[in-house]
Amino acid sequence: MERADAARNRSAILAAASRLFAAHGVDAVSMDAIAAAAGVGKGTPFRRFGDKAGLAVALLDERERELQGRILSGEAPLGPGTDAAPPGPGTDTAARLRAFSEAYLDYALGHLDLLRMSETSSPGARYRIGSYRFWHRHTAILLGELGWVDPDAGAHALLAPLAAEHLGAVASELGTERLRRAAADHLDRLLGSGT
Amino acid sequence: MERADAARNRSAILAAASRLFAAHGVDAVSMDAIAAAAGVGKGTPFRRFGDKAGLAVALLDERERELQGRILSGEAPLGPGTDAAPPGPGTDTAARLRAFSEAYLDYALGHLDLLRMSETSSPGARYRIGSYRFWHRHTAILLGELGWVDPDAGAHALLAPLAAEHLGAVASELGTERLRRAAADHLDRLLGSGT
DNA sequence: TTCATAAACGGACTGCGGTCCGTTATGTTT
DNA sequence: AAACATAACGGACCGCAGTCCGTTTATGAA
Repeated sequence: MERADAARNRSAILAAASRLFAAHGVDAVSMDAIAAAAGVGKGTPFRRFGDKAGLAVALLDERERELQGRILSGEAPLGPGTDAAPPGPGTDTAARLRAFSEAYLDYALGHLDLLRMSETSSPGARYRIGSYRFWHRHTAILLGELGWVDPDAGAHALLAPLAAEHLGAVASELGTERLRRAAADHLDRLLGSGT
Repeated sequence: MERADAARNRSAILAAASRLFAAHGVDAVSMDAIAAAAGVGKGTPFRRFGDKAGLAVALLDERERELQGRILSGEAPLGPGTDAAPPGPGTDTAARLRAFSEAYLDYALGHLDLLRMSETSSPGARYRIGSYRFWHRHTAILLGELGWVDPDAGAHALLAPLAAEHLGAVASELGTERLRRAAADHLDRLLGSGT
C-alpha cells in the first residue's frame, strides 16, 4: 500500500500540474515548475508518474474512466444498453461504433493539449498507454461482430484519425465543426452508411 | 545563391548524418555528433536545416521527389499515364488512390525512423512539411473526382493511418504483411471495393 | 518506546535540442 | 589589389527532461 507522504505528494503534484497547465498551457510548464509549485523535489514527479506523459495520463484518468464506464455499461447506443441479450448481430453494432466515435471526439477535443502530451512524448507512446488499449479492444470487438477480416488491424486504422496529433492539426485547419462532420462521414463510408 | 562554404558544409552534414543514422539509428545520434562528424560547429546544422526534423526531411527529399514524380507524370495506375485525356471520371480514380497508398507504404516502411523523426519532432510537424501538403493535395483532388463531399477533410482522414507513428506501432505489433493487407482492405471499404 | 528496514525524498548531475552573438570567410565593388 | 558588406561560422550558453544516489522518514515489529 501507498505511504502517507507519497499519497500527499501525489495529490499535491496533480493539483499543481492541473493549475499550472490551465494557466499557461501544457507545453509551457516544465516539470521543475510543477515540482516547485507542489513543494516537492524535482525527482518526485518522475518517480511518481514516470515522465511528463505519465502525469498527463494521470490527469486524464478521471474523464477517461467516465467514458469507459459509459461504454462498458451505459445506455445504448454508446453502451450495451439494458438489453439482456448477449452482444451479437442483434444489437446495432455500427451504431455503437458511431456513438463511440462521437463521444471520443467530444472527450478528445475537450482535452487536446493534455492528450497530445500523453500521446506524443515518446515514440509509440500512444499505442502503449492503457486507455488506447481499451479503445482499441472495444473497437476491435465491434468490428469482429461486423465480420471484418482483421478486426485488430481495422481498429488501429479506425482510431488513427482520432489521434490527438491528427485532431489538433485538422481542427486548427478546418475547424471542429467540419472535423466532426468529416469523422462521421468517414465512419459511414467504412461501415456502410445505410446499413 | 548559396555560398561555397555553405554548400560544402551542407553536403558534409548530410553525408555525416546519413552515415551516423544508418550506423546507430536516428534517435541515438545527437546533433552534436553530426556536427562533429561533419567537421562543423554545433550551430551550423541548425542554421542550415532548422532542427533535427528538417535534417530528416532533407535526407528524405530525394526518395520523396522520385515518388512525387511518378505520381505527377508516371505511368498508370499511380500516375496519370500516357492518357492524353484530362483527368476526370474517365480515368480510374479509385485505382490511383489504391496505387498511391501502396507506393506510399513502400516508401514509408523503407524509411520509418527517418520519417518519424521528420513528423514527430514538434507538435503538428507532420502537417506542415511540404511533402505532406503534396500527398494531401493529391489525395484530395482524387477524392474530389470521386465526388466526396469534403475532399480536404477526407484526405486528412485517409492519410492518418499512413503517419509514421502509426505505421511504426502497427507494424511492430502485427507485422508489415498484415499492415499492408489491412491498409488495402481499409481503402477498399472507403472507396467501395467493387467499384 | 525503540529499532530496523524499506520506501520515498530531493537536488545535484547529465545529455540533448536549440539559440545567440562575436568572429571569420566569401565574393563583390572600385 | 584593397576595402567593403554581408553571409556563414562556431562554440559558449540556456532551459528542459530525465537519472542517480546519499539522506530522510514512514511504518510495522520487537
